[in-house]
Amino acid sequence: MLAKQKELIVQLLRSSKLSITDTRVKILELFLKSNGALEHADFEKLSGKSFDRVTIYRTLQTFLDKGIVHKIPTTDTSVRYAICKSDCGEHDHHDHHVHFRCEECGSTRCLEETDIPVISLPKGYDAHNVEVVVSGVCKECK
Amino acid sequence: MLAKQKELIVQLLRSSKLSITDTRVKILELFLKSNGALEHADFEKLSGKSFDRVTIYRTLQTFLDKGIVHKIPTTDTSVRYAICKSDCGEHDHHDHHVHFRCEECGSTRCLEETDIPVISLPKGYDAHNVEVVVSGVCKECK
DNA sequence: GATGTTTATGCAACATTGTTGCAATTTTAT
DNA sequence: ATAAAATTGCAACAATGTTGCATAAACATC
Repeated sequence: MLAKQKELIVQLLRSSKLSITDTRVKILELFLKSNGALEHADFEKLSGKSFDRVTIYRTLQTFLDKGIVHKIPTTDTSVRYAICKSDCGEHDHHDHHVHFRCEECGSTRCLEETDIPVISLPKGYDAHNVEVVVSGVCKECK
Repeated sequence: MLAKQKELIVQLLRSSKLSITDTRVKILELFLKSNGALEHADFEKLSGKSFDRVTIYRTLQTFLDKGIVHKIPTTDTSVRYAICKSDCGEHDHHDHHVHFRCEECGSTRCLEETDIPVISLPKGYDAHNVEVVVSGVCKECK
């Protein structure tokens, strides 16, 4: 791993008041390496099974709590996580961007440059958060 | 069950070329009774455990294949199904409406009257389907 | 650096959810 | 009423997620 990247990861953990551990560094490294969303099984594969399953679950939950990653909705039982690029904190997490799932390669990524549109709901509904997942074919698979 | 409703369900199954069985009728009845989305566990509870788990899985998959129900994306491991009110067939299923998840009562429902907005993606991406899930507080919980 | 305290990890055991093969039953068509 | 086709229930298995607790690692302080 590049020293530069390692420094970035350490800063990220410090700013969330988390201690620096091998598991957390490795998982963040995997997030930065992949430009898409990851699910639990990916971490077991990509990390070479060097970490316990339970540790991975707990690490992801911690990152969620701290606003370091966010979940992406899916229509199956998998839970997908993506790293938050910006504007997310421990107490105010919002995805202001669209998620895209490619039907060809199966990857899911955040389209940071594509804003969530305003949805006008029927009378009586209060919206707190809006999730948009677009599926189709990505740039690379065309 | 009302004879009228039963007749409706039988028609629905017939038009999808499915045979009329107790499980299928019961599950459709539960869909019509609830005005929100249901997940697998709900069927086990609501049906009074009268059906085998496997049968429920297979029935839901059959309904999906036939376009009778659709899935709603979630950020956890649950898989939520809602009955299609309109314009869905076996080979062209589209949700043209927004889904709403209430943070208070936990129910998920289809907002048939709220259209999915047009999302303009970055160059190179082809969109086939757009899912929108809004979370917040519903009419009943305010 | 060494030391004690706090925090994170790994293991075991368990709970939940989903899948597959096959025999028995039910539905449908004749 | 009967035969063929489809569905169901059971058993066994696979995958995924959770909890308690002892061990190990990280951190703050000296």
